Amino acid sequence: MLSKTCEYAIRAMIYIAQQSKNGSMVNVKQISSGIDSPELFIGKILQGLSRQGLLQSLPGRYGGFYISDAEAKISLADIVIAIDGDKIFNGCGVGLDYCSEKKPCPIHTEYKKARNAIYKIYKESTLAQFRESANKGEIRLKRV
Amino acid sequence: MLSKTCEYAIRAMIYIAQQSKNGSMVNVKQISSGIDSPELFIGKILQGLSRQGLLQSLPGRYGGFYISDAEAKISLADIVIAIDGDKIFNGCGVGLDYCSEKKPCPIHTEYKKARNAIYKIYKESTLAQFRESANKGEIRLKRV
DNA sequence: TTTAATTAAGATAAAATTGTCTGAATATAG
DNA sequence: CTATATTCAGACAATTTTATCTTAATTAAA
Repeated sequence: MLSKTCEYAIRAMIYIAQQSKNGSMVNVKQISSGIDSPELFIGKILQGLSRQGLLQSLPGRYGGFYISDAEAKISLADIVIAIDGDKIFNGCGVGLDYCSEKKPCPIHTEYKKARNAIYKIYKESTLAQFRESANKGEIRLKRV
Repeated sequence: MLSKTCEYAIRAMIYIAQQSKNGSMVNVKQISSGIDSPELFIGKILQGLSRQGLLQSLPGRYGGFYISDAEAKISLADIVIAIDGDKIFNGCGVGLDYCSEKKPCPIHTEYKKARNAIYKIYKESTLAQFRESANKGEIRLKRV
């Protein structure tokens, strides 16, 4: 399960990807209202992602955040790893940190398959997909 | 991802299931050393599970915990739900609490499939399986 | 019945996560 | 150049999770 921080991050990134399609800025106020989440906290999260190069930011009046076509190649998995690390995609199903092929936990083999499927889903979902106008009506990032 | 509490719980339950095969008691000291985890915390966790009827306990000298053949039918999924609730098996992949068939999040459909696979793995792993002597050598509940 | 070792329960403490505040730096319009 | 609105950064605060402490109740052996 993703951390709350990570869930916010994913939703914010999707929102920004949609709103900044033509290079226009989106500010924290818009984002936090667009995904219904705490403004200052979202700000902090995006600062971190920006430092890691997952999106662009511009300080100053009329500044904000945006996602370029290059960054639209970023997948949800990239965001998850940037925030929560890769434990969710590689970790053991019962929390044994040394669990491996050589020293498998009781559910190792089956769990690994399922975990890989989860990874695939996040990995194959890119921000670019969310820019497609075809999707727009279907995507809900907050309660309506 | 499971909470740390839940991971401890699963490992403790597996350990107890193995050790109390013939109805003998296992105490908290043995369990905590058997799965390499904090003794007092494991005690607390097992108290809760015992209240919920997932295992038996006996206070007093020579007391401890044990798992009967009836309780050996319990699955890892039951333990997860008892500790962390069912959010991990039913929750949305990007944390939208209203996400549903009617109002799906962007990765709803695929994520649901993978999530169900995870559930199946936990659901089909019963404590009884861990009592089988055939498994014994293969199962590692702590670093060796 | 006494004693010792255990679980039970509630309070407390520590650590991690989530969220907010404040002031500085920055950028743009006028 | 000035005024204004924004991100940036670090400190701070609140909440949740994880872990411990203390005392009581319980059990069985001797």
